[in-house]
Amino acid sequence: MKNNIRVERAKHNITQAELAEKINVSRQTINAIELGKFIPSTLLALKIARVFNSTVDEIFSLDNDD
Amino acid sequence: MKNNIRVERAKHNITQAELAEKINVSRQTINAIELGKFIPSTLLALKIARVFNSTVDEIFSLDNDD
DNA sequence: CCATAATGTAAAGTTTTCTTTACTTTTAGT
DNA sequence: ACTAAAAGTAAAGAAAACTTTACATTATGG
Repeated sequence: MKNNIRVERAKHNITQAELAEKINVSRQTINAIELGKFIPSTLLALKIARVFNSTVDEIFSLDNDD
Repeated sequence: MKNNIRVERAKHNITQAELAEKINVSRQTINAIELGKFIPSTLLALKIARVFNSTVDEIFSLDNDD
């Protein structure tokens, strides 16, 4: 599974720490999700999407491994 | 967080067991997700959405508790 | 170049998801 | 009503997400 959180953050000009704060998770959690180190819950994915005025499906997508 | 997996299953006329098999999880996992007993990973949510030719955001949504 | 913000990483511990097995209850067809 | 399929539930254990603390590395502006 891949994601474009980094790109969305750049578009909206916010840091990992700021995104973390907006959705009430630790900065390390955002970092790990962004780097694909672990898969977030659907709840977090929805919250992240909302911050970016986007959708889960635009931000996260299946890749060949999945 | 709420979901309309039950409705989508009805539309597509498949059982919990069949949905479980399609995305390689146990039937109990589908049951628990459907009943809101736990929140699936984004990977599972994407796979469920794909089975229904739908999107994560159409199937799962935030409620007032979130 | 220097300072500082931002990001990356790691380890220990907690919480939650998910599996497996097994049993009960509900639903639906005949 | 009887049967069988479907759905609900529960408990123990495994696996993964997430937190906290702490420190290292990289990027950026002045």
